[in-house]
Amino acid sequence: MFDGKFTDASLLKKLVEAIKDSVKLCNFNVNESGLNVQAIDDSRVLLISLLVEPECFHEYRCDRSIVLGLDLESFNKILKQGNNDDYLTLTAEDEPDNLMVVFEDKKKERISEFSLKLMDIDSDVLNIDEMDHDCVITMPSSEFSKIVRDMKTLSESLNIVVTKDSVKFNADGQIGTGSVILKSFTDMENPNESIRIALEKPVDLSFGAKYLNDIAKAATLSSTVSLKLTDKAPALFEFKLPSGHLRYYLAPKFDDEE
Amino acid sequence: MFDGKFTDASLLKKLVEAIKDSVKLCNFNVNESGLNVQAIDDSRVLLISLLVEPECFHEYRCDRSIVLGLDLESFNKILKQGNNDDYLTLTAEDEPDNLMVVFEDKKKERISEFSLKLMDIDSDVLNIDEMDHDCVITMPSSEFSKIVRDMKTLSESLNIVVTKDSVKFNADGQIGTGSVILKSFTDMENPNESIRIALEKPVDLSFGAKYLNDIAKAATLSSTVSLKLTDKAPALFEFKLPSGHLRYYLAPKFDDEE
DNA sequence: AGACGGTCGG
DNA sequence: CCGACCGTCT
Repeated sequence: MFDGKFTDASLLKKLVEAIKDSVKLCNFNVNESGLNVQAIDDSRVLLISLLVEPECFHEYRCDRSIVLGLDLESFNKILKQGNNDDYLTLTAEDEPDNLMVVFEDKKKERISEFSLKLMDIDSDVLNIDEMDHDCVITMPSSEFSKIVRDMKTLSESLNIVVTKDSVKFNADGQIGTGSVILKSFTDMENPNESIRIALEKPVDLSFGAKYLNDIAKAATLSSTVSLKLTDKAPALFEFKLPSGHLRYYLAPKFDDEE
Repeated sequence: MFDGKFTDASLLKKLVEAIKDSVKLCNFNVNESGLNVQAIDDSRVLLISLLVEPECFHEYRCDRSIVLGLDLESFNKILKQGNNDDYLTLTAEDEPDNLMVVFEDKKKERISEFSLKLMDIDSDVLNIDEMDHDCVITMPSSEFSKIVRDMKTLSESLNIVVTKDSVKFNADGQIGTGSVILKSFTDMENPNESIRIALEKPVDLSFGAKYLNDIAKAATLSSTVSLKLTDKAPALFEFKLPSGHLRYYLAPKFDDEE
């Protein structure tokens, strides 16, 4: 039996909002280490790895591992019905047919209760190797989001070039070209506004703007995002949760498809 | 060679935002007297005349007259990428293929650089006669904007009747009729809130609400707008810039099409 | 149903 | 000046 209660619904609402455009169906795995999702986006390019540790919950209980096969669009319909600051409780039996979703207003004047039918979903078993990266950039997620959104209007492909003290985003399209250079800097007053670059080796990689755009939808989950880049290897875009993370893995484009 | 730098990007952002819905393609002419645009809207009804004098720029240099043929939608995509308070620099060669657009954050930690392809655009050579008007109304542009926006929901045509000490906006449509009367008055504390009427001769004119709506998009550029009206002649709607102006000329509807 | 633009609030 | 929310359009 699984029973998890969030102090407020906003975290889960944002999580599902962030990934529902990439993945229609996926398994939420709950066990003693928390809520875990491993999924590949519908175009089989973007890999999503979510971990919501028990500390994110106000109360968390999960005796044994349970798989919740969810249609995220349906799940989102239900989640949208709760207010951000409602209590949110998820419950499922050991062999569940349904996921129970309960919102409670903090004044306790309203209780909304839903039962969502679960599905059997083939789960790709994903092995994600932890690896070292040539460089790690940490920047405000809102800034990442704006760059991706803006540059997407110029080109389908976004090139990222990192040097010791700067990261440059380039787009080259029909109507013209554009680049944004961010210099590494530390904002003492608002540390989350800082641009941090930890570089082992300079990188020059290009990514599909569509996928970066899907990734940028997670920007509301954390004030910063880390871009972990390695030459000729999938990049990792990481949003830290209060306890846990939402990670996206995206392979760069090769030279001949840029 | 043309090189113009704005202390902040907001002026040009607002200008292009204001006219892009009326004109898709137009020539920006730069020369020693500033940036000049003469254009007719795509439905060939509304005439737009923009003058941004060198004083609007922080730095301005233009040796000889250069024509920049712009797709305003593309230009706007680029301008949207800069923040309002960024420095904005425009640069072009003497026989330019591209317009360079550079935004710099005032903290200098971010530089965004764009190259926009230019186009050859047939320019209507427009001769606009300076003329006297039967009356000149000056009013807050936000108030003008609200009246136009609201009245457009009632009718496709907006009638303006000016007397010595009042201006009346009338709409007559399917669901009913409406009118807004503004009395001439002077607000000592906030002069821009005043309604001023300088009247040679009373006027009673009607205009297409659609075009007034396009004109009203310029309201963000200036806290006041002047309506210069003459019987049976094109009206002039003028927004003053820090140094220069954005003017719209619009012919009134004739009696039989009101 | 999703995306874009505009408006309102912090 | 920036971000979030609501409404409209595709």
